[in-house]
Order: sequence, then structure tokens, then C-alpha cells
Amino acid sequence: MTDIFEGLNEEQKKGVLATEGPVLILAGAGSGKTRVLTHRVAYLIQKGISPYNIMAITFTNKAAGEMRERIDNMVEFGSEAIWVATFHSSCVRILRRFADHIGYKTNFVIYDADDSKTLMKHVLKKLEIDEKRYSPKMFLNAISNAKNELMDPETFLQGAMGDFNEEKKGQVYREYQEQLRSNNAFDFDDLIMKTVELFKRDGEVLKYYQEKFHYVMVDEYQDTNTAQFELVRLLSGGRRNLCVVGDDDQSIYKFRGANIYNILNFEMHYPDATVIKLEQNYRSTKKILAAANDVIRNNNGRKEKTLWTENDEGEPISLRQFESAFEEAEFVVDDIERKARKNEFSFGQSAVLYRTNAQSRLLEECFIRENVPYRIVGGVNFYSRKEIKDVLAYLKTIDNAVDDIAVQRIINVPKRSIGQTTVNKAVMYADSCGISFYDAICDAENIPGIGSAANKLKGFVLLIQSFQSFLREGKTVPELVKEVIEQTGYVNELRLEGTDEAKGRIENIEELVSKAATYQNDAEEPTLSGFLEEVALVADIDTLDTSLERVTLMTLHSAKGLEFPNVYITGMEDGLFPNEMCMMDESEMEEERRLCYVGITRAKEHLTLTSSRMRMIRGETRFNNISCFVREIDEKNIKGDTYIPKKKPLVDPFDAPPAKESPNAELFKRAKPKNFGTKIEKNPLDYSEGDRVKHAKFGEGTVAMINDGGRDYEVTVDFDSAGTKKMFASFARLVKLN
DNA sequence: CACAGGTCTCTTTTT
DNA sequence: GAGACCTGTG
Repeated sequence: MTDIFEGLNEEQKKGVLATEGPVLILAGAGSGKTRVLTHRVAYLIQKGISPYNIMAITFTNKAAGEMRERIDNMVEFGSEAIWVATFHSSCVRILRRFADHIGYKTNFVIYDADDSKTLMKHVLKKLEIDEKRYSPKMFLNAISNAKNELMDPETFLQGAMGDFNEEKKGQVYREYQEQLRSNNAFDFDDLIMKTVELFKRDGEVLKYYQEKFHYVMVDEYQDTNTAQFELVRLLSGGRRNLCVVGDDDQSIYKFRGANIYNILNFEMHYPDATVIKLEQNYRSTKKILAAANDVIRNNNGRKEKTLWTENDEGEPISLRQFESAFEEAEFVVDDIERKARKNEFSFGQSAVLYRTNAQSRLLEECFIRENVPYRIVGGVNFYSRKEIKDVLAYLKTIDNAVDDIAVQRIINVPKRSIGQTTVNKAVMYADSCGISFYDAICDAENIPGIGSAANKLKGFVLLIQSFQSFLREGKTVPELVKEVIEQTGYVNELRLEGTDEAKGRIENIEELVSKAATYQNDAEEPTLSGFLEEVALVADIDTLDTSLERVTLMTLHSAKGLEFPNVYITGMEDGLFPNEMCMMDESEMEEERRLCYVGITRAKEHLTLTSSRMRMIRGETRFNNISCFVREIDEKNIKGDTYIPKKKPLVDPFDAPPAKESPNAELFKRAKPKNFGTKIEKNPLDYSEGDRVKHAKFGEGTVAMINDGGRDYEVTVDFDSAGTKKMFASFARLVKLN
């Protein structure tokens, strides 16, 4: 075994040594937190702790895989016995064993966001709720939030206190849960919540795990939600050797229920906690780090810490503003090409980050045109592509026909003349008999008013049964996948289409076959359920292979945890980043700022920030100012390159100063905080307190208060239906009524 | 029942 | 600008 403490700094050593009791490691970006975690595990094993008693939880499979690999390199044997897994896969593993203790079968299926949405639509239909007035998304959000807070439908309903909308949400939640159960399915949030429920309801099971896990470690702790907090608390409740690692400045998943107070208040939950701060950064240059600190310093409510580094001074950050998003994309690709040619940074060393997935399209087109190799992380997840979901729905149906959503998805795909009316009749029959949809169509001839469609349903059932017996003959998962796409004529249909799109779909299906083959080879005991499960829990980032010499394109969110020598953050514009939706709320603004901090700290040697004055967003041309985050960076840490507009400046309807053929000085003048932007220049308001106004998103309301906030007016409005909101006048774009 | 063509909404981020 | 959804026609 290698010397565990070699090359660690004092604080890192402390983190490795503090094995007993609760420990909070506040690890700044690039401070070697994964290193501490892996060395800590190695140290535990060296001390004689059985690997079987160690658990490490991460958020992504990629992080879990990397951790295991690094531990494996350090210890001689036993690393495979350590429980290293994501929150979700850990819960699946537990539920596969004990789900029957809480009224589910252990061969449950896992619903992704898409499946949940489909199910929600069924629920709304059943409860006769008008989708137009109440969007499925709204309910799904409410349910997800409730689950993240461990609130079951009954508690939710009690909390509604007669509020009409809350009651409605509660009823939908209840029905949604009932349908999940009858489909023997868990959605993503259930996996965590139901595991906690299992632990709370069944002391024996909890005790089993508490006695198993003597040492529990959690990575990226700042992203945990309340349910995950509770899960961790319970799991580590035996010996209380809980070590959490995280950085409150990198908490960027509030929208997904992450509770930043889990980390901020760790010492309140565990008063005897040892707290260790890792502040030395090994990743970035001094300039990049200084810029990151310049930005994050503007947040309140954070644990005070300042990252420092012994690395080189480095180049100041580059700032570029362009007339259009097209020019911006062109510049980024050209610059990457140029740097690759000069052997400064290879393609694989460069990454392009953006706030929204939609921004990737323009960039992608440029990469293709310039013939620069690239890869995009995220966007449409491989497993959420239509053709993949279709094939998977077949597999789910073959595996467990209890899942109505899967069966209904493919009953008429490819077309076999089973229309909506027939499906509806079967649904009604299933409901009235209290059986599953699949069981209903197995009994097709008894469905009232079914007529000649019965034969078609029978045909479908026979098809599924033939697959099931195919599997029983001992055929493997990849063989089954091939059989399905052949027998159903799915690929054939695509082949006949002959379009590029269809070809792409066929390629994707072939990719799925090879994924099945890989699974068949790698899994200890390959089963169809096992394959479906693995597939349900992969994130886009998991498949990122950084060894390929390609430029990586991804959102700032996906970039967390990664590092690249040469990084571009594009779309540094007010309204885009920080996003318009977040600019009205201080805490959301802080989250955006943390996201910016995450982005900046991905860069090791060179960082370029770009923005465009004009951009199409949702088919609408927008004129944006340079992001306020850029303005927070001290002038000495950033330099605006000479900017020569390629075209005549376009006329800006908001009367922005035209981009001049002038170097830094002019660019900077516009980027200074003083000039908060042209569109948002402080204009006298045409409404005053007491006036009726209209907001694009919140509807109509009454102005309650107007405060002069310096650069802008802060307006408080009581909206008729959206409640009271405080917002900046320039962004709110309130329109006076009457 | 299938398909074509129109309308509507939306996106900020995702395990 | 794209995808989801609806409607009318064959």
C-alpha cells in the first residue's frame, strides 16, 4: 500500500485522520476533496476496518466510478466490497431487497421524468382536471417538492388547510401515488422518500443497515435535499461516523430541492462535529481564482472562506463581446482551433459552457462547419429519445407488464391499428375490474364494446408472450433487444423512411443493443430487470469520456466537478446568465452567482468569457447587456480583447450605444457597474403606488410600494393570483393598466 | 384509424 | 424555433 499521507497538505491530512464522529469538510473548488475522501477510505482500510462496513455516496455514477477506481489504486484488495454508489442507486439496491416491507413488489420499475409526466396526464384525466388551467408540470413540481421534504399525500392534504389549490394538489398527489403503486413503479423522488419510509417503518431493516455501515461518507453534500439528509442521518445513525464533504458556494441545485441549510447548519444538527476547511486550490491560476473570489464574495449567507493557490499568476481572464450569438460561436470555435494549432491547448483540453441547453445548437453548427471535433453533454438524454424509450417500453412490458405507461406507449407502435378509442375502452374495463391495463387486454373479448379490435389486442398480447418465452429459453438481453426490433418491425419501418433522422434513430437503437451487450458481459447476474434498472439511473455526465480528443460542450450545471485547462463561458449576459427568471429574487440571484463561480473555477489555465449584444431566445430577438457577474470581477483580473465588429452595428431598439471599433476602454466602459445597461436604464416609472399593473408572468396586480434602489427602482406588487412579489422595475417590465 | 397541417406553449438548470 | 397537442379529412 502506498503512503496514504504523501503529498497531502495539513488540512487534507486532518480530513483523512478524522474518522470518528461527525465530520464536515468544507472543500473549496479544486481543493482536492475527492482526494481526501479516497485517502480517507484507504486509511480506514489500512486501520483494519472491513471494506464491507464502509459506504460512500455520490450524486452521479461517474463520481462513484471514479472514486472506486481511485480507491482501488490505493488499496491492495477489498475495494469492491465498499458500497460506493449514488443516492438513487443505493436506494434502488435497498428497495430491491425490502420494497415488499412497504407494500411494493421488489421487481418494481423506475419512472423517469417523461413517464411521470405521462402518468400525471392520466391522473388529471381521471380526476377530470383541465390541463389547460392546471398544467401537469405544476402538479409534478408540487409533488416533487413534497417528496423531497418527505411529505406524503395525507400530510400534504392536512397542510392544505382548506386552501382550494393546495387541496387539489393533494388530491392529485394521492391519486398519482396510488397509480404509481398499482403500476409497481417508483419515480425518482420516491426512491429516496420510500427508502426513508422503509427505514422509519421497519426498525429491523434500519438496524441491519446501521450495523453494516460503520463509516458513511457523502460527497457534494451541499446538493442534498431534506429526504437525502434524513436518509444519511438514518444510515449513519448506528455509529455516527458520518463524514460529509461539500462547498456551500457550489450549491446549484436548489431548483431540484437541494437544501443549502443541510451544509450551512451541519454543526447545528451535529454539535460535536469536527469542521475542516480546505482552502488551498490546486487547480487554477491566481488570476482565475481571484476572479472567482471577486464574484462569489458578493453573496451573503455563506461560510466565510477564501481560496488561495500557489499556482502561477496566469493570464487575466479574456472578455469578448459580439454583435450576435452567431459571431460569438464562430469566435469560440476559431479560438479553440487556433489554440490547438499553436499547441497551446488540444481539443480535449477545451470546454465550452453555457447557461441553457438551447445555446448549444448554434455552437454545434459552428463546430460541424469548422470541422472541429466536439461532444455535447446533456440536452436530450440518450435514454429519453423516442426510439430508445419505445424499445425500453417493450422491454419493460416483457419484464413486468404491470407498468401501464409502458404498455400503452407501445401498444400501437409501430402502427397496428389500435387507436385511442380502443385503448380508452380497455382502460375503463381495467379500472372497473381493478386489474392492470395489460391484464385487461389479455382478456380482450370481455371488454365492452370492443368489437373487432379484440383480435388486434390479442395479436399484441401474443407478440409480448412470444418475447417472454424467447427470454425463458435462456436468451440474453442483447438477443432479446434484437428480437424485439426485428419482430415488431420497428427498425424496418425506420429503414423505409430513409431520412437522415430515421438513420440517426437506427444508430441509436444499435447503440442500445451494444449497451445491452456490455451489460450482459459486465453484470454478475445479468437479467432483463437488472438492465432496465441500470438504464433508468444513468445521467448524461456518466458517459463522458474525457480521454477523447474532443471539445466538450455542456451546461454550467453539468460542468460541476470537472476541470479543463481552457474554458469558455458563453452567453455572459443579463437575462440569460443570470437568467431573467432569477433576477427578481435575491436568493435565486445568489444561486446564479454560485453557478458563475462553479463555471469560473472549472478553468485551470485559461478562461474566456463571451457575450453577445443580440440573441434569439425562443424565437424572439433580445438585446442584452454584459452580465452583472462580469462587472463584479476586478478590472485587474480581466481584460477585454480588442473588439472589431465584423458588420456595421445593428440598430438597437433600446438605443444602446453602438459597438465601436475601439479596444478595451470602450468595452469596459459599458461593462462597468455604473452603466447598469441601456434597456434597464433608470427611467422614471409611469406607474406609482396604488396603480394597477400587469406582469407578463404573474398577471395583474396592484403596486404596493416603490423604493429607489439606486441603480433601479425596487417595486413591490400584490398580484391577484401570484401573491406579493418584489422586483426590479427594469426587469419586471410592468405595464400600467387603464 | 391514420395522417397532415395548424396552433399553442415553452425552457433554466437534472439525479 | 421545436415539440406537443388538436382538428379536420380521407
